[in-house]
Amino acid sequence: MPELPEVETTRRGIEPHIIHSHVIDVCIRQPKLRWPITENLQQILSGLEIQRVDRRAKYLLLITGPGQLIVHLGMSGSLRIIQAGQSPAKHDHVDIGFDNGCVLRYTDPRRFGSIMWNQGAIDQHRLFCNLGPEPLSDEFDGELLFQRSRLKKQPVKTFIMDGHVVVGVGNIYANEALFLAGIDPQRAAGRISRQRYLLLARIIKEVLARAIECGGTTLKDFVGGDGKPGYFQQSLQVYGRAGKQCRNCSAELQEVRIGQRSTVFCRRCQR
DNA sequence: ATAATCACCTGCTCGC
DNA sequence: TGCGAGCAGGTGATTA
Repeated sequence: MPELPEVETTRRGIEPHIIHSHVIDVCIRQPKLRWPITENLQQILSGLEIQRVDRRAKYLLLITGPGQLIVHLGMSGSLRIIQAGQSPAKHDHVDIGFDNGCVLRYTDPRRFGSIMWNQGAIDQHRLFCNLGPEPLSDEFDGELLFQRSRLKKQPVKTFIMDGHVVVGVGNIYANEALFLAGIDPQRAAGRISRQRYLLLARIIKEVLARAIECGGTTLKDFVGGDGKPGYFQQSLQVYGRAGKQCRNCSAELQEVRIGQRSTVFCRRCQR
């Protein structure tokens, strides 16, 4: 469910409800996520004020004085604000209660997500210290893609989805950006010109920014932290459209697997 | 170092 | 209607 736009939508949805609130309760019904949740999370969080909610890559960061709660939604996770007292459903694994009556509820059927506590600077964390730049920041541009791709033989799609190069480009938006840039996703990353990478970087920024404006892409039953659905789905050009007509040239869209991930593209428009 | 594959888990869709 | 196979938004760990 969550790619970067969905995570950012979630961040914007939950922050207003919990900012400057204090944690009064933590309820862990299922600690077995991708990594086991710290068992003493209750003791750690109790009484702490949420100063703000940040995002780095697809991680949400609940910032407190002593440290941050790092939340990743994996493939199927979501965070919702509910009112205290609502009974939990099957995959509602964690509740964090606040002194204003709000409860932050973590739901994740597949449990690929994670909830971790970190003290100190976030960029020292082992999962964060080698991450590439944010795609919407000035640090990320076509020149970076061009430089970092030299000599690389891996498909360009794999390359732009590598979080060590740039974060936040997941399967949906990698497919979409490569279509819009007219680049064959199977092409070796090191054999693409600077000119084309400049275009690709601009398009990645544009696609992600537009998807965020739309509140993300509604897939399955994704809803943001405030319960509103995302409307980017209707803008998708290739993702989920294998076998259908290219919106640009009417050719039949092809599907291949790249790095175990479904890849849809137009043979005529993407070279 | 780089690149490809595996692993984690549940739910849903598809073909027979 | 039932059942196994395959696939799904991510990404760290493991294997060549």
